[in-house]
Amino acid sequence: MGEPRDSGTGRTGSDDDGVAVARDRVENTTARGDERKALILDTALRLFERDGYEKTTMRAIAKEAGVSVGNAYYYFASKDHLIQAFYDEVSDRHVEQALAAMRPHRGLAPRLSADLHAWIDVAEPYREFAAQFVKNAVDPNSPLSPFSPESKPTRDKVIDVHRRAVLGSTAKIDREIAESLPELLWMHHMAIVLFWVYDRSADARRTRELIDRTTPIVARVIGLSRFKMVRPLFREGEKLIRDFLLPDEQ
Amino acid sequence: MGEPRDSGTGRTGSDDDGVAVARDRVENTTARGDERKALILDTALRLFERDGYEKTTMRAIAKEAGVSVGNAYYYFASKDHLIQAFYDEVSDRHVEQALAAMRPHRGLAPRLSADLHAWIDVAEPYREFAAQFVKNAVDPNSPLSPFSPESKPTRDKVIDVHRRAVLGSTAKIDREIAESLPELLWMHHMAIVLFWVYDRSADARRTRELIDRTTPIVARVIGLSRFKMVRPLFREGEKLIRDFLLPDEQ
DNA sequence: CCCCGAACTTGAACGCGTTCAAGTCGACTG
DNA sequence: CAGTCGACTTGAACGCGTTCAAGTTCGGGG
Repeated sequence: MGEPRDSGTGRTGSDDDGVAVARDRVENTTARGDERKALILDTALRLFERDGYEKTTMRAIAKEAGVSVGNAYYYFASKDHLIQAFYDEVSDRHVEQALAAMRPHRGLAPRLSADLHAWIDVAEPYREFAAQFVKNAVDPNSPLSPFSPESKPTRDKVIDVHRRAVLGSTAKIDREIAESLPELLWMHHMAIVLFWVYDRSADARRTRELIDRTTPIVARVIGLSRFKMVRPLFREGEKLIRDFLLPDEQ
Repeated sequence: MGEPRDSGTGRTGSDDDGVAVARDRVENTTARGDERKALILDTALRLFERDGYEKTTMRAIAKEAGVSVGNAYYYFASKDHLIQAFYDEVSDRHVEQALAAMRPHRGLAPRLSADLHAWIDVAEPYREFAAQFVKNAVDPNSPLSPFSPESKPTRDKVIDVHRRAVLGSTAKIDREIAESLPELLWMHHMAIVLFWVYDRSADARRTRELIDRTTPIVARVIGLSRFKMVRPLFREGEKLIRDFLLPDEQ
């Protein structure tokens, strides 16, 4: 998963135009380097939160962190890569909080609801600048897209939470759809995130409402899969998802 | 909601129905001005097609068109606005071609299929740089988003084509969902466009396959709406859409 | 014929993300 | 201790999107 992209010599030979770029700049680190990197990231997130993404310049981040611009670029390949780091952090916190929030519930809808509300809880302080993340999310040329190989580790962690939401519930899931269901739920999750980014209401009230109203529907649709009448429809949908959305899982 | 962002001078006596659009820079135009604007846009699209969006600089566009950089900005408020102009043009051609392509068919699925294939036909030459459009499409802060008020006229034209796809078919549509169906189909359309942007296959073969396989499913789901068993589900979904996706339609 | 003002045109300058040649530093080697 | 090596650090410079003060052009009113 991790690209070494390591070279015994220095980093001079940069004419290999990298499509597959490592997430961050450095692989080799020292204790001091880790500190520095964390310092820059923390400073960046703080400024993003305060001033928004666009208005926060790399020069401002560097200055505030007490380092040079070039130094920030030593640790993060680009300004966008700071977003990736943000996404990683939010995802980790989401995993933890979602698992805790789901625990008391057994029904599928409440568990999904708790799962998604946990995301909002964690990400809400950064809503405004999360728009930038979504923008990247959708650019197929960016290695920062959540669909990209580079994002797979983090994405898989989140999908796994959705898997646990299903497995821990009392819902009887049709075997055929069970396997790709977590990925489907991740799509639902992404749709919610998209709505949330547009949401202007205080405390993301409308997004929370949307979660409360879509999760029962999702649960009910999943439940429907057991009925004969709609079986062919689900089978076709299932195949479609497998063919088009998950083409690389071998 | 409404930003003035106006150049301030008088405007041509156009019948305004209330939507103050600042899509492009100029309102007052002369014949020569229109020519110039078209020249710049054509040059830009040509270079975008040849070199891609990012690699085409405003300086290059200006130079190639034989104008100054500042002049390009007199006609287009930003580089992104050139994309908006592109979207308008593609949409117009899509409307025309889609209506012609649907005409021979009566079934809902074939009509939808023809409708969407027409989009691909028209947009295919620009697939690579269309990624940029999608990127904007998803940024809520940009007036270029297809969800934005500024894009409404163009969006409505496309939605109307989807409406005709339904009305011209033999399908019996449940009354309750009939009204917001065109908007829903537009969402489906946008999803297809998203896939298309990621599609690396020659001639967008996989996207066309996706269209061929999703349109029957869509048609079938719509047909299901008449069955009692799933009525409450549809009713709930319908309300959801009305509350969350179309909040401004009074 | 001159003049006014609105439409148009210009290119230098600004701010920003990003790059890179030229360092500094500290641990380890001989 | 001098020397070496690689991790780290720097800030000037580059290219790009964008702005703007200062023009130029041109139709029409006096």
